[in-house]
Amino acid sequence: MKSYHHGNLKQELIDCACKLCERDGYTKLSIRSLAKESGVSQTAPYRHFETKETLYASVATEGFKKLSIACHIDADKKITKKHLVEIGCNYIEFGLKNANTYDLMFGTAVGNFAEYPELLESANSTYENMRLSFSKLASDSDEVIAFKCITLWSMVHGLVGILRKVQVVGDDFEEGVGPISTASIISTNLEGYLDKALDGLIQS
Amino acid sequence: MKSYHHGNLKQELIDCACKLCERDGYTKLSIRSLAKESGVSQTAPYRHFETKETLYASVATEGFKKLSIACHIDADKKITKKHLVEIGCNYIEFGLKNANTYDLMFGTAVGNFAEYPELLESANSTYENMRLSFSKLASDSDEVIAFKCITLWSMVHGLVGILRKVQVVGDDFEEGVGPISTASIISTNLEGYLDKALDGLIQS
DNA sequence: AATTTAATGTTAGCAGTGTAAACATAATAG
DNA sequence: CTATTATGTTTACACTGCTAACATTAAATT
Repeated sequence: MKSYHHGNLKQELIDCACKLCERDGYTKLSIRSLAKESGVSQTAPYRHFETKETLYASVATEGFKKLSIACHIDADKKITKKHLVEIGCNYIEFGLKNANTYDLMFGTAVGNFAEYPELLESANSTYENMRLSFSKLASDSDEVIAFKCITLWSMVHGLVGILRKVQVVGDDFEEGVGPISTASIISTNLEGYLDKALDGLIQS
Repeated sequence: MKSYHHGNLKQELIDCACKLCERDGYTKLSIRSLAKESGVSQTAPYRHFETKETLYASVATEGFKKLSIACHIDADKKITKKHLVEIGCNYIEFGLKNANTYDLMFGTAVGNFAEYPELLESANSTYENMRLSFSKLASDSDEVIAFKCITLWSMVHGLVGILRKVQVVGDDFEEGVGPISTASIISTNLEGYLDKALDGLIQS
């Protein structure tokens, strides 16, 4: 005999949503199916999430926390270019391995981060991580650091998107020289690729 | 008295879908509302689009055609670095000004481009455009050209994503040095930004 | 400890969605 | 002129997000 109150519904819903979002993509996720999964009535989730977007925001928040961890560099040590390359690699790896969650984090499913303080916080802290690393790499001004951050972030973010898309664009290009095989070469040697790409960024 | 047959329904649906997708985002688009807009029954669109994804594919196809045009460089003239910068700028401008359509083109709404020959064709031709420009800039091997294409594409694609997202991440950073103001500086001087960023790419 | 209040759950129901099946009409091919 | 095909309509189903009204339990207050 189960109790009327679930006890830990909110967290269970978030966990389940994270799993399903990553497995099937966030568009396939429904509040109702989520409720059923937790053995609770269709509308029970609404006691914990005002709208579906609120649920999305929670999943995205978890995503940014994981991304932060994946890109974290021990702050005590001295930062070198190699560390930045590592951050970039880990970022891209995260984006490719958690593609569906990544879509939720960077897509338009959650319109305005400012409406979800935890999401805003976790997203900003991901940025702050990167900012700190750059600030320890060289004694740049805050402006230059922000500039470098956005540039690196754009690079890795763009690479995640393009590497994913190229694989889907088909293969009517010749073997070995088309975008697909090139993308595959890049993704199997991310470190080398980023190392080269970061040259221009660091000494500017 | 209107005739039973519409006469030009398919094209009208596509046009309308393009407009609504860009105005409200593709998630807000419904086949039913589209049908109503064209003064036709709910299920009439299914005579022209097997599923909603097929409709999405048509809208995305239009998007890639427009993107191709926006990024087109007259092939007769000799290509210089300045042209590449221009391509990049036009690309980013397109992505920012047609953000919702851009989401449809690069998101997961259309899963497999290969299922939609026209979409595949239009997407590939956008790539081919860029490839041609690079091939006329320097006499690189096909591999190097593909490499440069993907790198430039990643850069501009990433910039579109990050510039859009940063504006949404809130403003709890100090004035003038945070990512938001930096993003704003970048987006108001895209040409200068890209010019610098392309240095590393071209002479490698 | 008893009672009030707030938090959390359920049931029923609305309006909207994608899509399939059966049918109606008009354009086209033979 | 007839048969076929393309295109449109009606009806219906299963699903969705979400609201309102009600039930139960936990927490707070007296």
